[in-house]
Amino acid sequence: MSEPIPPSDLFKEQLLNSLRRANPRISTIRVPKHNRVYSAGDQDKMIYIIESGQIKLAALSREGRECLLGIRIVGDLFGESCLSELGTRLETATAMENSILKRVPCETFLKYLSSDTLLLNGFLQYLAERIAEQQQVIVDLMTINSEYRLGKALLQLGDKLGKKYPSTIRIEHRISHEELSQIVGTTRPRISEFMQKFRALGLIEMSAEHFLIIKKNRLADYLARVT
Amino acid sequence: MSEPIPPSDLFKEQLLNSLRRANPRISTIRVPKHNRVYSAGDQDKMIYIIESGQIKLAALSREGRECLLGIRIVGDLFGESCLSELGTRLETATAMENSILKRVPCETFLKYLSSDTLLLNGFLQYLAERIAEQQQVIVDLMTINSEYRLGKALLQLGDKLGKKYPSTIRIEHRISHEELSQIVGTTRPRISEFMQKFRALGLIEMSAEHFLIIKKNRLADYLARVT
DNA sequence: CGGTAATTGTCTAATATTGAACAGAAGGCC
DNA sequence: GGCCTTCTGTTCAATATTAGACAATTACCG
Repeated sequence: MSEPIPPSDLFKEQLLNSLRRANPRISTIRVPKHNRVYSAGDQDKMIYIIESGQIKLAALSREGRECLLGIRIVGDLFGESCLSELGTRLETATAMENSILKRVPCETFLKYLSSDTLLLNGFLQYLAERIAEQQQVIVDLMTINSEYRLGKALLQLGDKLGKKYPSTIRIEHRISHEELSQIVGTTRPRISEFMQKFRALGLIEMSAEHFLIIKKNRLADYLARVT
Repeated sequence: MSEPIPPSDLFKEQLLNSLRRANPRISTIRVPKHNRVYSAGDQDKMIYIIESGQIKLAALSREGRECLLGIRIVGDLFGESCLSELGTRLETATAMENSILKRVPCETFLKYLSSDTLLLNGFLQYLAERIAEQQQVIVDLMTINSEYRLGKALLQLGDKLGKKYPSTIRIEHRISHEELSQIVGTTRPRISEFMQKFRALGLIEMSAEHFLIIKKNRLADYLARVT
């Protein structure tokens, strides 16, 4: 059912190498936890690559409701929206941890790409994967209920952020119900209830430090069973 | 509020020219109305450019519910998902009218791109716009109600498919409530009700031939007023 | 350490939404 | 013209969801 999108890990390595090699004076910036890299509405024609840390991308709706659009981790790239003519950021990028980023002007980035076919192909693949990913999110929002979406979101978060053990995944990072509600697209109280339920069913656990432990297979099985 | 994504019209022209010039033997296919170009699950590593006609892209959810992801018209490109490693189509492409398409193998397309910087930049812009567009759809699905989404969808459909008159847009193409429900992500009866309401408020009209006439400004104003 | 802020677990009533049904209207086809 | 199919308008009860509220708990900061 839910097709895992293969990560373009190769591209990430290539890109980081290429940046280091090609131009040692590319600027590196440090963004402390909870600080913003850019905000919706900013004029910012930069592309960012994560050296360390985690960045969350979120958009605000008209009524001020926040939507979490994605999380980027080491090796990931973000800010690619500046490739479009629209010079304005549509989303806000916030550091979830102290992060170190490479920052490349869009123009420069384009030069790299046209000078290196391998890099170019990797980047195109990266964009195509983003599109496929978003497409799946749209289908999910249109067709499945919040409980299922929450389950799926937990599995994906685990994949992205978690430490993998044989049959469990441990996310060593506290994720509030509020944040989950912004990922899933529902209200906080509902997330509380669902999480409660998942815990009762033995699909997830909370560690002593309040880290989330996901029982991968059991949760996946549960999701396959429910409508 | 709702930011119109600027179309990369330049790129479309460039692309068509480039294809004609570079390789006159690129295959051209005809797809009759209601026929499919490809289906979800297909192995199809082609990129398509529309010479004439209209193509709708739709995905099926697990329970078989259909979601309309987008409509492509003359000059548009689709099938770019084959750039990702995943060789499988996630969506189905269906001709809404008799259509004529250029079909380029993904590999060949990549060669064009690396040989022509202008084309490359245009294509990257095109992808970035797709991502921004989808991002906006996600935000809308997460935060606003179906009535508003319907209104917005009508305005966008008008922009994409309609004939523009000073204060109205006329879509010379019959769009069923069923299709609208698959765009908006709700049920058919609700679309009926909302359309009824919009008509009563003088925001839209139906022509004698059952074509949709959108009173652009009034509809936009209405949307700006409601929550 | 103490106090403030953030987080969670719970409840509620009000609303939005679904899914299924059915009759009438219109369209397309032979 | 007549039949069959698709589309529309309209119900309705069942369900899902929201938007508050509140207390209890836990983090965080100085």
